[in-house]
Amino acid sequence: MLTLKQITENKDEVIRRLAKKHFDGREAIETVIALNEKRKSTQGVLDANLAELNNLSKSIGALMKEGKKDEAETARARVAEMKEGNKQLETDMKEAEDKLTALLCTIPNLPSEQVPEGKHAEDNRVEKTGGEIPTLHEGAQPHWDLAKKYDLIDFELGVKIAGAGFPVYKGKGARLQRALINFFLDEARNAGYLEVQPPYVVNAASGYATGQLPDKEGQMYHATADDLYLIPTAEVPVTNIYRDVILDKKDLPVKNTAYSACFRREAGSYGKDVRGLNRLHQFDKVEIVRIDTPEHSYQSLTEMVDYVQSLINKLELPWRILRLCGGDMSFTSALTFDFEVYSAAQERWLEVSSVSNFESYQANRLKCRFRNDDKKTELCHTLNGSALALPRIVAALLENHQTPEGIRIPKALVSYCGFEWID
RNA sequence: GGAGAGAUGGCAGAGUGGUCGAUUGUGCCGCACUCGAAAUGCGGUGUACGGGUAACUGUACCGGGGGUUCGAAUCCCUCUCUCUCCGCCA
Repeated sequence: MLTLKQITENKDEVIRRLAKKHFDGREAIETVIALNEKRKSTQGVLDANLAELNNLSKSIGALMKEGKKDEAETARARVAEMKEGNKQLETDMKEAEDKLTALLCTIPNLPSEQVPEGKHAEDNRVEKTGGEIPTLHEGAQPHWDLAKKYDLIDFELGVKIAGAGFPVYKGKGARLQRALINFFLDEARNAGYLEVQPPYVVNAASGYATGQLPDKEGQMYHATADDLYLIPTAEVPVTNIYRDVILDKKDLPVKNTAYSACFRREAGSYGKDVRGLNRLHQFDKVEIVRIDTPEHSYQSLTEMVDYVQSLINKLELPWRILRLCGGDMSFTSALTFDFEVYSAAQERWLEVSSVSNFESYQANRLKCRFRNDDKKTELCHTLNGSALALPRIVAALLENHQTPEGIRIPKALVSYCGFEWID
């Protein structure tokens, strides 16, 4: 969520920038400011009362010792009277605070000034393209047909065991998955990221801290018996490592990478988007996460984008980078670059990675801070990106590298796979 | 799953109703001693919110929530978590 400092000090600018996300924040911002004033003034009165109360209580002890019973009784009566009034003040303050937090949670992050105007996905700006779109041979097939032809992925078997969206990978299909995970983790490590293995379930506190709860509760699998949530991305457990933490500036940027299975209910999805590997309930992903200083976070974002680009190049896939427009960005992001690879057989672009700077929006809920040069605590900036999500990469690999003789494995992956061809 | 113990500052660990935001040790920072270091000595060292240009200052926080009391880290209730033992088990 946005900080009160951001809102109170630059009210008009905040409203202007929210408009880029097509969010009319005028009323909400005014209400935030009013609630904050109410909270502050209430606290002022309450604190003064409590101070007097504390002093009275102390004096009662002293009076009792000196045997001044009457005076002690008078003080006692005065305290009892004040406590009644404080109850109301406390209720008022708590109410203002709760309303304030709830309201702040409904206000999206401010888009960076570098975010282009726009409402829809079509308004995203193509930043850069690379790789070559292959000309496929006669009779080239989409990945779901290739998966069947070479017996790599069994979608129906997954339906039997769990349901739609839980495919079973077999033989070279399974080995390709494992190869990609290892390849991505090794590359990340070489790029300076510390590998971590997080839990695949998180508690509610973690879900709130990274913003999945309460809004996106329906998107997560919830194990109600133990009140745990299956993670929709490793971002959740990894970022929560830094919840309620004050970091040393010299340790920034923190660079973590993690492989995890990801679980998403994807309620409401349908059509060609969910065909084959395009949208699954369970998939594998290697995530990169950074915690950084405000001064350096955009440098970090650039490095992350460059890193993801290098990965896709090594996989010899045609790609493009989109700078998301205000209307297509996520609620929490300040600036997002999407990576898409071209699926030659489906003749469409598939999103394979999303790299974002959340600035202090996520850190504010996480309470992830660092000590700045003035020894004061300051909110960190958080960033994350997929590097990469497997299913659509697998789809693109199968489709783009297919030949009449079989599917060619890109050089960088051969040693990881242990085979050069799927045939 | 059963039984018991516990949760206090970065860490360790005192504190069982007032003078406790909290003894002490350790770590860290500063200063002194030293050519430098170690050792030693002295001083400092939590977070959040409010007031103040600032120095400083008010309030809250001893796992979470509630209660008793003029007053709670301390007593009571409750929840969560951790540890030990037993059982089961990859």
